[in-house]
Amino acid sequence: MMDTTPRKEQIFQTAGAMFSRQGYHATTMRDIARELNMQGGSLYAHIDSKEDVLWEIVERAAAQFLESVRPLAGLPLPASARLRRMLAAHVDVVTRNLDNATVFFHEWRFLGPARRAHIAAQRDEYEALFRRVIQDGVAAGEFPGADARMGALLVLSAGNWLYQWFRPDGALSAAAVAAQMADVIIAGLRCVE
Amino acid sequence: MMDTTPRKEQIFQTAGAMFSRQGYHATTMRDIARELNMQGGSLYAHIDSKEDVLWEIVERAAAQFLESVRPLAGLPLPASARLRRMLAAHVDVVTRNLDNATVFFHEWRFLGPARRAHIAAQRDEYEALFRRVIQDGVAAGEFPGADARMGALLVLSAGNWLYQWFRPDGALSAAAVAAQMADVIIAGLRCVE
DNA sequence: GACCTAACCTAACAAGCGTTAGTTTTAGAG
DNA sequence: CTCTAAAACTAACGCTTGTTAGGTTAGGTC
Repeated sequence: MMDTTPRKEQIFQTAGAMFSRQGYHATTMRDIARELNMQGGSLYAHIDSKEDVLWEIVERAAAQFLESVRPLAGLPLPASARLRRMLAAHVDVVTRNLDNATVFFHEWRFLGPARRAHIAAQRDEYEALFRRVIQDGVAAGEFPGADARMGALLVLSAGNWLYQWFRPDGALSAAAVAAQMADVIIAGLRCVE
Repeated sequence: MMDTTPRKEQIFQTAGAMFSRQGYHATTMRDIARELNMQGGSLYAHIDSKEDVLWEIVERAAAQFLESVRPLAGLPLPASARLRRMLAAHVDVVTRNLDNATVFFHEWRFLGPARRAHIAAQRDEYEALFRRVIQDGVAAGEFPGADARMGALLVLSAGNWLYQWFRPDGALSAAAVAAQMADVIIAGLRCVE
């Protein structure tokens, strides 16, 4: 049973799993290598530095969030329907990439200044997508008494904290989680005054 | 201007600030010492190990959460009022101890197995407090269509993610944040079907 | 068989880690 | 001035860190 995945990808995958469980700084290059049955130094035939590995993981995760949610933000639907689909997409990205999502949320601050700034900018853009949809709902009378800033914060808090408790083998599927979350939050945005 | 705080407390305080900004593993004993104008080895006149410092910070934070919220959970009030006050207390603990709360949420997993288990148990008890109050609200007809598990998860997601974005010098006070959060979430629990 | 390339290993580097032992400094009490 | 005890310093310990240089191996191409 030969694994045909390129070695470089295997490194990213293994590093993602180990960074998520032990954290970036507590994971050694030799730890990663051992998991792949090789020597620590051999990793450097495929990658340039430890931080580059972290960057690859974090940047891919950030891109996945944006690419999944951005197309939904402008759909010709009521704000509540758009918000529901955006949250579902977010939950989907988190639950399907639990390890990398965990690294994204936990370890991005260990990137160098330039890369950290790049991620921060993407995160701000992402937040703005949610804020804008809720603002649309306020303007359209769907969420008459809601505050867009707090609404977006609430949606993203729920969506982001998810990596702390979601287990793929648990009772709730990702879709069920997303639906229940959306039910309560959207009801809240509608009914609050 | 002599600081009369015992050296041991100064160490916990400085370590809390540095652990929260750089993480536990990226912070050196010599880093902490430098901040206090001493040598790395001198710290060991006051503490026994680096992990003990982390433990002190995390355990104190956990105790603060429980001690602040537990007395409110059994108050003779409607569930929605109790939940509002519990969330306010939680937000208060986070915002008044931003550094230590950050360490609590981020770094507790680097404790040894026994201590980690102790914190996990306290966290479970804490979650149950919120779940039970919402369950009370469901039973009393206040939250007729709500799911207690998801409701508690939502409250705690909002309350816990707070440390990621709250800034004491920002536009929103802690009380205002807590009130807005409670407004939306309680409206959601009431109106969801 | 000669050649090439990618993948890997071995061995080491300079630096930094948490921690300790022994010594010196400081400050107050008798 | 002396004694004491706490607090800090110096210097090192054994180990680990990310990373590198140079040599080895395996498989495919002319």
